[in-house]
Amino acid sequence: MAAKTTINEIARLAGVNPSTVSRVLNSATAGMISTEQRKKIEAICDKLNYRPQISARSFVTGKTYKIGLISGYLEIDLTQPLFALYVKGLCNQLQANNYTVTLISVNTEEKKREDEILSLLRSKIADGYVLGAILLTEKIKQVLHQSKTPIISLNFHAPYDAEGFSTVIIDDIQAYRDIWYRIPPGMKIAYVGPDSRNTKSKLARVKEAACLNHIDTSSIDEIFFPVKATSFLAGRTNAFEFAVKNIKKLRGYDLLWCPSDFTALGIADALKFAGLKPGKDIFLIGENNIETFPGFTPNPWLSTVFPQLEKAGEVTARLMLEQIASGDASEQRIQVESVYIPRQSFPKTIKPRTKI
Amino acid sequence: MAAKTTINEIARLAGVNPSTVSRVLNSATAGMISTEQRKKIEAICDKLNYRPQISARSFVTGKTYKIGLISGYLEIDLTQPLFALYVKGLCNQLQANNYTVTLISVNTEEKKREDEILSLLRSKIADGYVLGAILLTEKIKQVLHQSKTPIISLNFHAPYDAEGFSTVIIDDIQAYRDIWYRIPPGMKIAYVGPDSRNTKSKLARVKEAACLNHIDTSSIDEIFFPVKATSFLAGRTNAFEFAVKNIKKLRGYDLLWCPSDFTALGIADALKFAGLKPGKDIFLIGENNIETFPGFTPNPWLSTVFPQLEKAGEVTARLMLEQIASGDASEQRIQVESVYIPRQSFPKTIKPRTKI
DNA sequence: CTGAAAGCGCTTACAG
DNA sequence: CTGAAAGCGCTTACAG
Repeated sequence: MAAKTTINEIARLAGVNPSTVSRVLNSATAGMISTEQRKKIEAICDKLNYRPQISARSFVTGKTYKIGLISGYLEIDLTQPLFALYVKGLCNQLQANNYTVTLISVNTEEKKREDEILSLLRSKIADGYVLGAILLTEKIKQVLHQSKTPIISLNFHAPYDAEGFSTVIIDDIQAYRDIWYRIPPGMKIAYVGPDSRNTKSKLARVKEAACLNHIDTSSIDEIFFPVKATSFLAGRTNAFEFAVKNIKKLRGYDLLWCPSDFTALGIADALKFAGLKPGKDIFLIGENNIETFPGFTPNPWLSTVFPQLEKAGEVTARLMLEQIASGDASEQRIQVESVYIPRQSFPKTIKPRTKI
Repeated sequence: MAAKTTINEIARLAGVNPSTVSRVLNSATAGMISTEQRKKIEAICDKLNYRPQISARSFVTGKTYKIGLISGYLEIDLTQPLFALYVKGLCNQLQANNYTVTLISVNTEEKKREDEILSLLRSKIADGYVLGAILLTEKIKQVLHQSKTPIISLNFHAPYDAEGFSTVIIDDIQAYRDIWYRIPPGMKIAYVGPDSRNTKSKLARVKEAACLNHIDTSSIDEIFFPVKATSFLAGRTNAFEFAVKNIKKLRGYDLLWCPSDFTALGIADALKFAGLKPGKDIFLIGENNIETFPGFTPNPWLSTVFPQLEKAGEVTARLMLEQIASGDASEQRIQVESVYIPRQSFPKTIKPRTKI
């Protein structure tokens, strides 16, 4: 009991060679060992609560069993509910495979940080890297790109800002097509969102989806409202304030389609204020499925496009582990499809355009 | 160039013993080596872009150079703006000392997870651990407690739910006292917040602060409104809806003091709606300094209590490194004082109760 | 101030 | 199916 439990100690107690214990402990080699021996060894390990020390294992295999999550602005990235879900999926899937996520913060003092990152990369701090928001300097991107380790970036929209890296892409086209199928012809529609690159990129995809469905979108109106604050934390209030001032314009539509749930909810707040019944007098569609985020509301109401971020995290983990195992870090793209979730704000009972 | 750059390679090129190179590379031992030798070796390391491999270093020193951040619900913890700032401070301070943060998720399937965590602990996945929200099972807490590694938990409020662990405590008493000094006598005050344990615990401290200032608080009214959604994401809307319905009651006060900025901002929204001028007709105080969170607003307006979470992260990192270095993981408590930031919602120009 | 050597706890060809 | 042995790339007493 006094001696530190090591593989040698286990081997001694089991009366076998350390290599036999090692083989039992690794799933890839466990099959080599006879069931009898294996049982005996496992029993001893369990009794002594023995787990192989990862730093020793790391050292000898040359793997760190870590994936680095590189972020330019941790406090921004992490607070995004969608990104947090992604991290959760990533973590869980990795942990199930004896890997963990290491946070790497790259924020202040560009020059200095750059060196730090390069230093971290050279010290082999992780077997692969995941890029959060692409707020990285060109040089870091370049160095990452040149390194032979697998690197995967998360991508929400079509324009690939991370050329040269493998990407997991959140693909909303199918969900948008789904929505289009459910919209009766002749409905007056406005796409309403804050005046931002994100809104426009989503609108472009909404139109692309219509196009794929052979639906004419020339009649869809576009309403972009200016915002001083870009954080999603201010999104609902921004939308509310805009909608209150422009209620006359908005109430002229049958359906208001928004790039985010916060926008849709803010507009719904304003409609209610004006005595209207959103979901009856006027339909709303959002995006992100924020209502099912823990603690948000017990009664989700908003019809929404649900981006499968937790799944995207799991997919990222699997791709990463695969690339590490195979040693092939070549560029790959995987799409994770968003799902349309109809709720009361745009009920299923609306007579659809076509059979679904 | 073909050979992997290792310490032996550097030693060969420098014509010295590997141990000399090792000593140069470690700040603790660098002083042993003559300046001349050191310069020469450093130059060679730089030229070859050599960094010692941490897994080898880990293995030989028995340290992982990692701090585990254990969270029960990653997606909840990480999205809290305050917690994200804490993580940022923690990460940066650790990185400055060649440490990094490893995320450890402990969410689903309690029983199974428990074993996983115990397994991780036994594999020596980190040199110390930070507990996020204390959503851990009793057994895990117990095992953590028994392990000899340093463990630090973050604590926002007085009731110490993590007995037995070192704690970094966010202490708001000074900020509350500061506020009390600035409140003229005779002001009609209500403390308004969602009906929650958090609100009540903060109110208790607000009263404690008054007491320390020898101010009678029997006249402060308490208004707790029910909420269905507990997430801060719904906080502003919850407060707004409550305030709209109770505007008559609220407008009777000179000052509304709230446990969070979202509550205060929601109330301010409602006051404006009722044609009142918050900050002139009626004063507001919030907490968390959310307005300076990136992208929230270019013009912070709300007087608020600013909890120094980023600093708390740095303090945690330093305490952790100290405990690791000294091998003394005994329980410690460090307070990080919140700061009151007066802004327009409760201007400094109000004639204060006493000289400050 | 520097060198020679042992060793950290595993894994993995290589034999048998 | 199992054992004996080499070795991963560093650090650190121990000498000198």
